[in-house]
Amino acid sequence: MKSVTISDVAKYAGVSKSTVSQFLNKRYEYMSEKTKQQIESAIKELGYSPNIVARSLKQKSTTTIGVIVANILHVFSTQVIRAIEDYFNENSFHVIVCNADDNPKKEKEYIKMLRAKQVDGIIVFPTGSNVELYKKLRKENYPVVFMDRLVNNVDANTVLLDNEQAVKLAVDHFVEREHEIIGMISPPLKENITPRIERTHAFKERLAHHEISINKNSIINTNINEVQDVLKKMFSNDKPPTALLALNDRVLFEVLSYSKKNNIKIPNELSIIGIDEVTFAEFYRPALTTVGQPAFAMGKKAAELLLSEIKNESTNVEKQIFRFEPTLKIRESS
Amino acid sequence: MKSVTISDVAKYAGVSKSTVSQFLNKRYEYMSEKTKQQIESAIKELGYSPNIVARSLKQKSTTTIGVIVANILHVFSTQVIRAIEDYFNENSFHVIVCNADDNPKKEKEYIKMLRAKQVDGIIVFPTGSNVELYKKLRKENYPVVFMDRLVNNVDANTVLLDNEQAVKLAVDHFVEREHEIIGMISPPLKENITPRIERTHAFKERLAHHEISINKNSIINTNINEVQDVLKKMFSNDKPPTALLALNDRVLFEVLSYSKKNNIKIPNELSIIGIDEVTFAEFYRPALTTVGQPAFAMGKKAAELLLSEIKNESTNVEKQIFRFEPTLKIRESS
DNA sequence: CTGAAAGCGCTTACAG
DNA sequence: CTGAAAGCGCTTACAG
Repeated sequence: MKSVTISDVAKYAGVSKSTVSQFLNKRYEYMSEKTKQQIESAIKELGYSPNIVARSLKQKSTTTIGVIVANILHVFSTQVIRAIEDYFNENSFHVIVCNADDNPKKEKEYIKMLRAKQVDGIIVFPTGSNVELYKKLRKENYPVVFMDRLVNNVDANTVLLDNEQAVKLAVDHFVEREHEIIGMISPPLKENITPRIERTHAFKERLAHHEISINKNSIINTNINEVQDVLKKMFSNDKPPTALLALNDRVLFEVLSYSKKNNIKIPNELSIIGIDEVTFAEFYRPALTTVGQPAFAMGKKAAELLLSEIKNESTNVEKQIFRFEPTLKIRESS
Repeated sequence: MKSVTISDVAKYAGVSKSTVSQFLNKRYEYMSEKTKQQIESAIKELGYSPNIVARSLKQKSTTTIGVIVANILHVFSTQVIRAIEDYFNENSFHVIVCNADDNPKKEKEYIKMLRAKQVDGIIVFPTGSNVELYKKLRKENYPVVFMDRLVNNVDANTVLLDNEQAVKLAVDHFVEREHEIIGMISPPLKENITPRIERTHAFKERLAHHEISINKNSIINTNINEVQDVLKKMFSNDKPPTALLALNDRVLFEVLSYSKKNNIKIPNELSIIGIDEVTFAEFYRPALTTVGQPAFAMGKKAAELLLSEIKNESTNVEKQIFRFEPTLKIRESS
């Protein structure tokens, strides 16, 4: 299957390649109506469609961007990607999606390959371990927007949740309901992932603010697959928490599993709030109180920032951190 | 920021572009050790990395594929994409993700643009309304794999669920539990989407097989946002169903919502099975009986098929339909 | 109003 | 063992 090129069209229409190219790029100013017609019908006859790779080579723009998430299976990432794809589709860009699995080596590989493919910019949930690479990109003025996670000393636009506020909303709500022992479960901190760090920190601070003593056995950072064991220990203690904050949806799943298995009554025996909205919050029994992130708005913002960097509208604008406000949805579990 | 090209490397290393290119493509056969060293260090010194767009233009391969789903927000699609991305990443391809929203116009636009970008192949959840376009692609021997949905008269590899079996599993289970009025809720059939059609058809057939009379008020194909109303009507009837099959996860959500709002006891008053595994099945109260699709295996299969078409290993192999087996996970809701 | 020519950054067949 | 040249399919500055 030989594909038809601009030369074929030119020959068929009896004009030069230049003129066809002018036509394709809608530069009709000096084009006679007749030429226009000829080219138009030649294109139709031959079923021609331009080779964008060739155009990209010349124009140094591929109208393609890359998005590197930790894992597309996380609902938050999926929503962010959807918002990004919508925005870029409206602007005639395509998006390449990559899963880095919080693996710095994989992330580095993806960034390199995306650049080699001359992608116009990248939105990344950074692992945080490739600081030198990020710095290099920024020094070259390559469009990069960080999502969900901060990277110190790298001057790039970053979109994330107001994590402190998210925790405040949850804790204050628990306090209002007169809980006195409030626990928290989070994935490990060691991987240096912003939301976990900021939320854990904010949690402790907020308890202090309310002058609630911190029960060491009730503030946990651990691997997802150990959450069940940790909960078991927690609830065999003297003073188990009466309220529990799940720092993200994955943790919430574990808490709900545990509660079900052990027949813990929610909210009578244990109040629960989860950060991250989940699909089943409304119709879970009981309906779940959550702190939701505006995932679509965040994705859209990241897309806008990236496109404006790509269009060079913001070369000298200082890079910023954009914090989005969470919302507490009070339902039945708290 | 001027980027460094193969010419720069050649000059720096004191050799020709050809030789550098040989080096890049690891054709070392006739290369002196010295030349190799020189090029290697030149590349390192200059921080060179090849422009893949230029390579693609020459080689007629972009090592990029496109995946067009209905909506990345559907869990099944996300899982399929993840499997595809994993497989292609191992083979050094990237994947562009597009949401067609079951909109044939959007789908057509995406297919055209992906081809214009010289993507090596496409995996698509077809809307079914662009038959002529699909045919054209196939006639040009362009690599295309269909996912989840059949398109008549288009000779392409297709990966989907054994929908008949999925329904059989559910209905037989209901019958075993001695249900006599069994209902089913599905999204509309008008859009010609394979799973809905096959499942609805299989449902009726399976009831007939068990000599269970078909209660017209209990077999529903309707828009998602009308499911609540339909259920209300259904349960205000003389003989409401005692068992309900939700044809996909979206419908299941509505059924669970309705049950919760109306305090319907599951499974005592109503048994429920949903097709599609859902994240919360295990720890819902009651845990949900589901018929799961092997989404990752299906995604992987589609990826394998596409890559083999791309590599031209299967030019003359007849295109096939690959059916995957669902699994019934009996939990508490049925 | 339109065309010839150069160039984007690679690869490859061929010559030596 | 290595290089000069042509070519992939476009765009664009310039000439006429």
